Amino acid sequence: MTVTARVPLADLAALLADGTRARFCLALLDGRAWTAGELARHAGVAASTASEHLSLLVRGGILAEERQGRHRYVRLAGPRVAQLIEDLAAHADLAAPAPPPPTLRAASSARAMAAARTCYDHLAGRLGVAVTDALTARGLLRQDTGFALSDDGLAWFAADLGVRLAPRGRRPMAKACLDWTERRHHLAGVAGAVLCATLLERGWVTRIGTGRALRVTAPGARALEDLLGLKSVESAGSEAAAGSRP
Amino acid sequence: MTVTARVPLADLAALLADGTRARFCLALLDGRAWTAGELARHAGVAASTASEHLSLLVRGGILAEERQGRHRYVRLAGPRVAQLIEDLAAHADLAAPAPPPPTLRAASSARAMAAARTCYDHLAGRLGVAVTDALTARGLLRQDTGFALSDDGLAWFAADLGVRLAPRGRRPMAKACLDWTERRHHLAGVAGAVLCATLLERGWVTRIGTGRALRVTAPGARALEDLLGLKSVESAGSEAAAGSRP
DNA sequence: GGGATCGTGCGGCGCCCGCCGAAACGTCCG
DNA sequence: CGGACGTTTCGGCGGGCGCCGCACGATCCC
Repeated sequence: MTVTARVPLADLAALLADGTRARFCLALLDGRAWTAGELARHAGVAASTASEHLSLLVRGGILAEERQGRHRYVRLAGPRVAQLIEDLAAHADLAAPAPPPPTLRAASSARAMAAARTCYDHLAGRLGVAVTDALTARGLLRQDTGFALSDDGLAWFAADLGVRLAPRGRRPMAKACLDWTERRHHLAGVAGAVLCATLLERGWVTRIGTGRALRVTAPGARALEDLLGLKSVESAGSEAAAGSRP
Repeated sequence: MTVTARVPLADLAALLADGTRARFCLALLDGRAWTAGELARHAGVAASTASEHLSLLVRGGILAEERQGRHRYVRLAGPRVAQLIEDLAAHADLAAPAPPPPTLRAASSARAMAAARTCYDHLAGRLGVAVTDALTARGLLRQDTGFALSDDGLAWFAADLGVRLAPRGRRPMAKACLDWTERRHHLAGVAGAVLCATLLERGWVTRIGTGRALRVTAPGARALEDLLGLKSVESAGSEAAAGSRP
């Protein structure tokens, strides 16, 4: 006997403690839905293996699934789990510094990711940190006593950017997210998501290939300079490879 | 072959994916240092087993150790890992609602914990949330656009509470921490730690037995009403059992 | 010095779980 | 309708790892 009562924390951690499942979650941090087969190939395991892993992750509340015909699409269950996995991954990467990129394609892709990428549903990389710094320097975002938009910040979203910033459920309006390439905070939360979505909608940034990496367009560079005084937002160029999506 | 390259995220999660190690970490969330033997008894495993687990956790950067004579004291490595484990535990407990307390002692201890406790180094439970709400209601803490102290809040710490609130390394001044009994946010970060330490120093709250549970003293209740307008801060009474520390 | 107490290294046992292949089911499309 | 494709279920295999007991070293206290 002695069934050693379950520990919820351990059960949750066990879901992420397998290399294959962890790879799935990291891939899904791009915020989009992948099919079971894509994830299987991405992680290098048989389809049957991937299927079992996905069932576990869905059952554990980490992933949400959506079936369409013969496809099974999965995505992260929500911003909360995305944040949790980001935090965990950031902490893990601090302890174990990233190994040198094995291939040239990977190195080029890594450069593009470091320049600008999405982090679930907001901006990250040098671009994400630069935008966050600019907001802070202009008094729109307060970082010295915590992490929150100022009244000027609210006004900036409404007037300058021209978008409504409405509360969405229990999700905080602004939240600090640790950037694992810059090792600094960038803007997450509702404001971060709205900002990222707006830039994508207006064509100010576009996705490179099918991955998480982003490129700032020429109109985007002008807009960012007008709105935030951001100079020389380096465009990652079109050199970068597509990304890890098969 | 096919060593399936290591995934740092999975390695980190694996450390927490064992019931015994998870129990260790949860116990250490009281912010203090435990000896190896205490933890072994607490988790119900042999001393040799505990010793191996502790070595893994220290090696993985989760715990810090300090040897004193024949004792090996361990504590959480810092506020960052404490926050990480709190987040993880909160998310896990949301999915798996807590089972009914098995014994009367446990039930009474749970009541005391729900009323007021420490969460690593800051206040939690109904008391922690009430203090956070009071700060917010008085315009000292801004929660609508993120989570940060206002200028009035800074002044309140200095003038009303009478403590210096100096930046400490990279740790944020204020941070939201999800309270797992109230399912609301309470104040963490440097401000939360300073506030909790101050209340303990002045005898406004005291620890119940050797556990995490806190009790508001009579002078403490008066002070909290004066400083924050907090009325009827229920004292958990002295009925509560000591806690889980052996 | 001697007897408790605390922590650690080593075998050895047993179980859990991640992996695959094969077969079956459902869907899509020609 | 039939073949191609994506996914799921089921055995079965193998390795990893969490557990203990025991022996040993270190420390404290009488």
